Amino acid sequence: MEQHHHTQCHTHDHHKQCISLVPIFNHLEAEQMDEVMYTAHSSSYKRGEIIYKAGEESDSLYIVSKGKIKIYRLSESGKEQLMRILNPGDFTGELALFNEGIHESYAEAMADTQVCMIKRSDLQEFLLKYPSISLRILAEFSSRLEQSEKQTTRFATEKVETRIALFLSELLEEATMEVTLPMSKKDLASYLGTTPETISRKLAELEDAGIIKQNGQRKIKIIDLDGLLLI
Amino acid sequence: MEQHHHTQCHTHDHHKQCISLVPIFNHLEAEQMDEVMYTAHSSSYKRGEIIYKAGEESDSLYIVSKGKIKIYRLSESGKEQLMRILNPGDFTGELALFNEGIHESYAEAMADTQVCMIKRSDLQEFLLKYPSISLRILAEFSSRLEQSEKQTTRFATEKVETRIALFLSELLEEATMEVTLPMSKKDLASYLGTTPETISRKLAELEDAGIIKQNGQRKIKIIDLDGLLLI
DNA sequence: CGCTGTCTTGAAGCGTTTCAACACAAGTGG
DNA sequence: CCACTTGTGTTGAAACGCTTCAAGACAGCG
Repeated sequence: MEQHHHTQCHTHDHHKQCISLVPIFNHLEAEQMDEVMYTAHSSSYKRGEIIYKAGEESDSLYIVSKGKIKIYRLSESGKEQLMRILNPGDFTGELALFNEGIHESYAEAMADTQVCMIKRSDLQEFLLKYPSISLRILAEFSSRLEQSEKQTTRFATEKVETRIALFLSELLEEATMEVTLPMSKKDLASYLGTTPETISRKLAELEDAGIIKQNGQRKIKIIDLDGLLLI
Repeated sequence: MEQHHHTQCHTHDHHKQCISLVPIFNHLEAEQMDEVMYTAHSSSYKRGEIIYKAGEESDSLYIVSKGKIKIYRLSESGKEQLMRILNPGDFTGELALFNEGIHESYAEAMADTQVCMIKRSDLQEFLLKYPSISLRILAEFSSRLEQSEKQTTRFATEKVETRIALFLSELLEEATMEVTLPMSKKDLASYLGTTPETISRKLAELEDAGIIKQNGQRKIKIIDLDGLLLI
């Protein structure tokens, strides 16, 4: 693994961009946003760098302002599962902030990435001072929880083929009837709780059945949406 | 399915008990708790009654003051999965309150049950008035989310035998080295994303291997904890 | 007590993983 | 820019784990 050579920077232009980007802050008055902005720090990570690891002490909320971050977990038996991918405007580190203070997952930069960080104590202060922030975070948590429980139920009750079909249908661009995979098929396998081989095979089967058409490695044309959803 | 014959009641003794029971309110000053209490309503459900269904409009937070409630989901393909069981002091209905307002899960009374309900609009008011309540709910959401993501990862990466072993070890009473199952084996199967047959077989295997000993239908003595965790 | 639902056990079948070998793409350094 | 290296994607064959169906034992409730 690479070493942490991420740069700290304090140009407030970055922070401002960052804070005004996230739904949890962008409803605040300009001067309140400035206040938040001044307490934030920002740092950069290169592709492959680890931002935090499971077991580490957590002390900040991370807001992505540029790049991509993948969040994954290791199960009790050591297998890796991809949980989600963060794009600019998304945030992470929340879980540990309101609980034990220990990260349960890993965060790794998938490309050169810039984040702004807000310290736990600063955040708590803002939450009490501007209760509307809490409501936003509650909304975010609530939809994440809904998403996570839905995913749990899918793993518990659906076979791989169905999980793939549902995944594709949720990413479908209705205009073009195309899906652009947001990750490699290897990562997709990890996300869907299966193996790259199975992903490969199931997509080939769907193609043989005339339901989809694969173009290149990350483009999939949906030919028969109804057929896809019947699986 | 049985009909809704649950009784509404307005004796404030119930509410008080109820409100002071939940971690999200019990840190408030006595008079603030009274305030919450007066806005709460309470109602009762008989064993088997449905409290809410997926797809229904949500308008309240439900706090269990007596009895047991099971929360389950139906997957896209119609299979049922048990998500969790609520005991006195637990609450539900939250998800829909901060989001779409539509329930994604089913809530059913497992025994004669009493809940108090706080209306969405009243709750929002309290959250803005007493920001510390938000912090409690954030902590609760945060640990639920952690729990749910851990569960997702287990389903994605562990085999049934391991999921059972982990489940048992988390319920273990260290004093007696015993586990009392909080539900029927049928429900356990649904919770762990498998079938009653498999649960039955795996427990029998563990018993044959001298790792556990089953006493009656819901008591399991752990004989070799290390062996259990090695699975 | 009898009925209903839960639990157990066996045998067959299916879906997915695993291992191995190869094709292909991307990234690196000469 | 090409050759090299590394990682990702594909395909086949065998093995494994779990589900399904069926039938019988058992427990709990009215």
